[in-house]
Amino acid sequence: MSTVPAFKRLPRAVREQQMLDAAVKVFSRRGFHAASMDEIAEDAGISKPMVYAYLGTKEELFVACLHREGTRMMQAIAGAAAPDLPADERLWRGLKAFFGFVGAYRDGWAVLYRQARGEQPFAGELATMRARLVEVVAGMLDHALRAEGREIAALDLEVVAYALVGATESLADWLADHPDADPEKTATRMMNVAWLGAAQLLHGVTWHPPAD
Amino acid sequence: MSTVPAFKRLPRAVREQQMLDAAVKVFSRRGFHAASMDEIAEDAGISKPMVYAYLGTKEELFVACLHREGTRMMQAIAGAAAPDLPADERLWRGLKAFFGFVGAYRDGWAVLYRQARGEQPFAGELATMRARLVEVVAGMLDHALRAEGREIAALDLEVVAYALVGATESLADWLADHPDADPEKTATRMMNVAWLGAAQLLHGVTWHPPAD
DNA sequence: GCGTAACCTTACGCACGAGTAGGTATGCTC
DNA sequence: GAGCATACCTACTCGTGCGTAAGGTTACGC
Repeated sequence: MSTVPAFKRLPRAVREQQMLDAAVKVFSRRGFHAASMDEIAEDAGISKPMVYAYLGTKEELFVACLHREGTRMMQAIAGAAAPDLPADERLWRGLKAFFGFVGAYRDGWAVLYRQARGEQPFAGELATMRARLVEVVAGMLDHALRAEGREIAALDLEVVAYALVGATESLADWLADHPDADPEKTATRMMNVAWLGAAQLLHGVTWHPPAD
Repeated sequence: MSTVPAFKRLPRAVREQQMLDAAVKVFSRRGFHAASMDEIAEDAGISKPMVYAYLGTKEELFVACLHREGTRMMQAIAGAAAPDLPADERLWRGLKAFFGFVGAYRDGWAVLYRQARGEQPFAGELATMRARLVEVVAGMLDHALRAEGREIAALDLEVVAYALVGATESLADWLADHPDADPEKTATRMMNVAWLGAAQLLHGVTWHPPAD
């Protein structure tokens, strides 16, 4: 009996995206564990076995979410920061793109990111992404340094980059929690903290602990 | 039949601490959800109902852990940074205490902190703690600013403080993942990033976005 | 030396949610 | 319009782990 099928049959690729959308939404609202596959399926307007058929287990589904959102973010940043610009310009554009992304996908990114930090199975996944970011930032600093004829130990550089990335993530959290805040303004603030400090370091100014 | 009671009966206060120790350990190793009350009880050398009798449900237990560790940390920091010192000295001592704490309680703090970020029921708890830290840092900056006859909008100050706290947490994570790293050296690195940038801001140097 | 209160146990109920078995409908190809 | 692949469903199984009921044992007051 075909009393108008309530909703159309859709090709796999489309349904997969719908499922991912729903998954991101539910995971971000509930957290990984509290989210149920049933709720995700319902939110996607589909039944549970379909989710398993297309995206696999809950963990695999979460990883798929991470990948999609992560790739989107990386592309947004990479597309903005051309490698032949001066360091401060690159940093500025990268930050602008980053905060723009977070502002646009508040739900998606910020909370997935927050989720992934805590859960062991995904921490590695996330660490890889962050490592790439740290590497980019460290490379930027190193490049700028060499241009000035200076050099810092690689480890120090990495730690500085790590701190900058951490500060940025922290402001991203702040941005995600303040829906009325302006992404670009946040990027400017970050520049003020990050670049002014980094610029000092690049010019050879350093701080030393007092003898006590 | 009293064939030597395997382990002594202990007063409540002692057992509670043992339980909290075990809970911190297990939560940090497994994560909140993956941790089971059975394992915590076993690790504490006690049976499960005792845990329920003394510390309540799993959530309440976790909150108790957060409180204990959080209080310890706050005390460590507060004890180090006397309010009548100059800003950079306070910042330095605060950071030293903070990283020292993280270094000493790697298990306890770092992972509890990482856990709490993700899980909704505790995010608020954590946010309160961080808010206190941000407030302290912001107050420090504000104090230093007034001493120089300057002023920045409160919101800007808060955001800067937020970024600094974020960078610090990020390095704390790094420290927790590098057991051979030296807490004090990490604190010095943080000082280099944070203070050099902040000092610039305090002296009225700011960065402005290029017109594009 | 006996009650009573606090400490501690074993052994279970029960809900929740991941994952699946097995079956139905729809469109596409020849 | 038969056959076949693909989209899709309802309705289950079953493990896991939180929280508890009911009862044993040790210390301590009187």
